[in-house]
Amino acid sequence: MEPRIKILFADDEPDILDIIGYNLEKEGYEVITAKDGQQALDLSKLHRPDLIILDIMMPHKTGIEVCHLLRQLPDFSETPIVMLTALNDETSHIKGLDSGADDYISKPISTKILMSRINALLRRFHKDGDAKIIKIGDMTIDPNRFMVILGEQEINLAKKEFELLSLLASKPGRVFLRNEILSMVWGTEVIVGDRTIDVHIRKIRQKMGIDCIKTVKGVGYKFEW
Amino acid sequence: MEPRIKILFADDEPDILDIIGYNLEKEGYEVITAKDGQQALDLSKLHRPDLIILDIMMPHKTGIEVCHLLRQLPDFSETPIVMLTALNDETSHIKGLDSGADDYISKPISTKILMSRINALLRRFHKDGDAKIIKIGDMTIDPNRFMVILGEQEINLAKKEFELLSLLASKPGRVFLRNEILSMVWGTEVIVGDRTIDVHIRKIRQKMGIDCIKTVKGVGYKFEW
DNA sequence: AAGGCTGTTAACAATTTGGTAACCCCTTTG
DNA sequence: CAAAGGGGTTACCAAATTGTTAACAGCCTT
Repeated sequence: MEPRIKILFADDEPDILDIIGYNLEKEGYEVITAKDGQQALDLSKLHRPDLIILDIMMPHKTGIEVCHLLRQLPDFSETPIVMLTALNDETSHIKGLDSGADDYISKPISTKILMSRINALLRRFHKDGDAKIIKIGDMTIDPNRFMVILGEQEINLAKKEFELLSLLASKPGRVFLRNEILSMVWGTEVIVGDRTIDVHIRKIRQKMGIDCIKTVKGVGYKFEW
Repeated sequence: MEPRIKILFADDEPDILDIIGYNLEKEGYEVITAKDGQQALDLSKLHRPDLIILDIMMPHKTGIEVCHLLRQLPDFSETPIVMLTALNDETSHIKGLDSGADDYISKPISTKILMSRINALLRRFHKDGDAKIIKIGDMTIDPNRFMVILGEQEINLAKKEFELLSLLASKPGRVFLRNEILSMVWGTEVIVGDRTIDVHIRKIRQKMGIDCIKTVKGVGYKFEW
């Protein structure tokens, strides 16, 4: 469908980093972890996450400092930033808000609730409208309805098939390397076998009836109407 | 010019009352403040606000009590009520704390987020005028009378079922992710189990008799006539 | 107090999906 | 022509998801 949402999570306590990181990944996010403020800053610039979660108390640079610095960069002026802090620290609450954070969450917090708030925040920032509909010839790919329409006919694709087709059709004519496809549809740390992509391509071709996906041998696949 | 939307905001901490009150007014709402539960109750009856925000911990009457009492009055059976809870308040996150509130929001929270959630809630309840009646085929959903009519037949849906169906039918064909459904129908702070949505969907399907709710596996549900 | 609703959860059944292995086919190379 | 490199196909199985039912706790009404 779309590249997965990246979240940078910074905390100096390894246990928390692990637990929350694990849960974020389980939610389907791509997680980048940082163990101090400086690293959070560097990795943010490198990876351009869609959401940044900063513990306030961190060595080298506090979450507040990082937040300030990030907000000065054009690339991060719109990125939602969440500050984590210890219970009832009123002063840091105020400071956290002044630093340009978008939400403020007190530790400890149940992972369920944390996930729920992160999901809500991303939903609000990310897709405040409808996703983009792709139209090529008499084919329509509508992510909002999760449907592919060919002429009069509605085609029912499974999730992975839909994501794969959406990716290819997002840039018709462009060849996607097998590696690119893997990282875009399956994610970077998921490992699947050689034939997996082929099988999904086959299923799409079969359901579509038309051969709109061309194989570029030794390279990858491309969508072509 | 139409009458401004009235919001009653009750909290026993004067600072918070000031800050949030100021921000609500800046958003264009007419704000009525109350500094304890009893006052919240009295002023609600007097001013008939379109939205009520109650802190849970308040002298004289807690937010929960006020909420209960309000819900028993016909005038307030449909008024959206938001409960403010402190994160370290054990009871607030315990399931079954169903006081009839429409959303729960944890303090501390950035004013930005709070405003956004309040706007969303008001949008959802359409309290700026009559709620719109949804008509699809020979089905009619009337939020004003809280009724669903199928042909000649009136169908009695429970509150959650009604809200869920209304949400899905508000954009026929569009897929709602499970997360979206949760935050729109249950609110972002309330945590319910995995199967809860399914069970409600099942009940709706059962009562409707027709299969107008389609499952999109791994994604969510959509209404389709 | 009894009986009805409602909203949730738990437990288990049913279904769909994604992934892999195995095998087939074609093309290119030596 | 045989071998090697890529892909295409298919059947099969395990994991992920959803459907269904029953049981429960609160509330409300009788």
